[in-house]
Amino acid sequence: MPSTAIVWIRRDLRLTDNPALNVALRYHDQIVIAYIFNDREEAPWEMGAASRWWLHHGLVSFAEDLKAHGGALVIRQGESLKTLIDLYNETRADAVYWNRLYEPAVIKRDKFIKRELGKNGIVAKSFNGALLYEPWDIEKEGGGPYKIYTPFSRRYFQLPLPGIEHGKPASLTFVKPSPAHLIPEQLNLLPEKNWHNEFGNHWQPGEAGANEKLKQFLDEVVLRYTTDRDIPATLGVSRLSPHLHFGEISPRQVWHAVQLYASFRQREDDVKPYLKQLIWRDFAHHLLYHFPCTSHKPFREQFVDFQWRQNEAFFQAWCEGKTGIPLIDAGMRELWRTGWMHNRIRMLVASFLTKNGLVHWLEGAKWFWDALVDASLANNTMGWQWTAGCGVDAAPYFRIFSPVRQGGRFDQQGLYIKKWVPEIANLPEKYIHQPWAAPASVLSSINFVAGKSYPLPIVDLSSSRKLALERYQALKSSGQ
DNA sequence: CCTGGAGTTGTCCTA
DNA sequence: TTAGGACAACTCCAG
Repeated sequence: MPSTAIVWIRRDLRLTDNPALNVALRYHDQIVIAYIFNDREEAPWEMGAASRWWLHHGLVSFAEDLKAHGGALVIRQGESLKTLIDLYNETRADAVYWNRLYEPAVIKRDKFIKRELGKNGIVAKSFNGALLYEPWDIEKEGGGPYKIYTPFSRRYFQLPLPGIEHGKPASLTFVKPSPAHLIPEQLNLLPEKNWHNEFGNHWQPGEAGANEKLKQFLDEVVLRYTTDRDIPATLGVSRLSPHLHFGEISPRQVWHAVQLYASFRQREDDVKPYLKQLIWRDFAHHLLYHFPCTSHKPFREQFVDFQWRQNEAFFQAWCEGKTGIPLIDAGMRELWRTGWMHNRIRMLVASFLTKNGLVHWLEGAKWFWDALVDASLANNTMGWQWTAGCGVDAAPYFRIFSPVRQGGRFDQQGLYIKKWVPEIANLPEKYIHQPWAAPASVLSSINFVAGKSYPLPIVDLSSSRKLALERYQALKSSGQ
């Protein structure tokens, strides 16, 4: 009687460097590869709309890859534990394997499932397929989790980075016939509204798309990363985030590819800033694991009582990219149209919402959660708390970005604005980041009507900055 | 246990 | 035009 393993796929939609899959292939004669959809088990952070779009196409792609290997992706919908037990009984399997995830609700569920499977005499093992090091692998000198990024990253460069232990399997032997299953379309993951129409122009979900992005990054970008990463109108970053989030490529693969590429050219120093971004990703997971409340509560306790403003109109304008501040609107529209936003602009729009608007960072975090194809609870939480100043390793309160100054520094010619806010593309460069400052004669010469061609600024940048400084300063003195 | 250096991403003003 | 200091103080972390 052949030995059978169930590989429970979650956010590890890949064949290469997939530890759970590899172990299943090594120790068993045949496998079932299953994906179980039940996002209620991830509450209160059920997948957002953009993530669902990605997942749909990621599943389609992964299912095709399996088909090419003579098998099927066994998609089911329902309670995860019950579905696994059903599959176990149907296929007379010997074991269930999966790669670990790190969101508090998912950890809780997976621990429960492992315990219940064990009670039923089912072998259940999990592996690290998503991080360079897992949150419990890394400790401070004196013990305990890190709270500051720099020492955390220094530790990484002292440690031996785990090698790619699992290449691409030469062949897969599937249980035949495949257990009954759904096709991705039956999960109804695609949104009803057609806002996502353009996503496909920017993204190719799936393992092949991930490798394509990595190749492009190595060929065209990585050696210029240190400078170009701050220019939002340039392809200066890897754009691997959604692929990493859904596990279509592993951070180990990326790390090694980048390092190997650089070492041949003796350019190790030039790629270090990029490698540090991969470490940031681990750091975010480290923080969420050790401080699980941070996804909904400020890490710094003073902030519990902070008087955020209920400002529906402001928030709405921010979401829609109609604040009248070009760089903010460009970012929010890039997000809406592509499901992604350049990281520098993420900081900028987050600073604008929480500081110039004094709107609660969670409001912004939730919008990002719904709109980003790379929405990751760890990264999103860390980023928002950092910007709002209430996080573990947060920005000092007086660090308030100015969209005008940032435009001058990182989008001097206004290329990013021209791309995403075309209605002001005719403005002279001098005013493209601040249309309100342009003289009437300049505006009329291009038939620009302030407030009609483009919104008037929803706040005065300078006075709202001042107000935020006062509020944050007051918080500091009252919080001690 | 003590100590001292350090901490992703900024802006504004002054000299 | 550009470089440097103020904006704060606190906690983290390694030696």
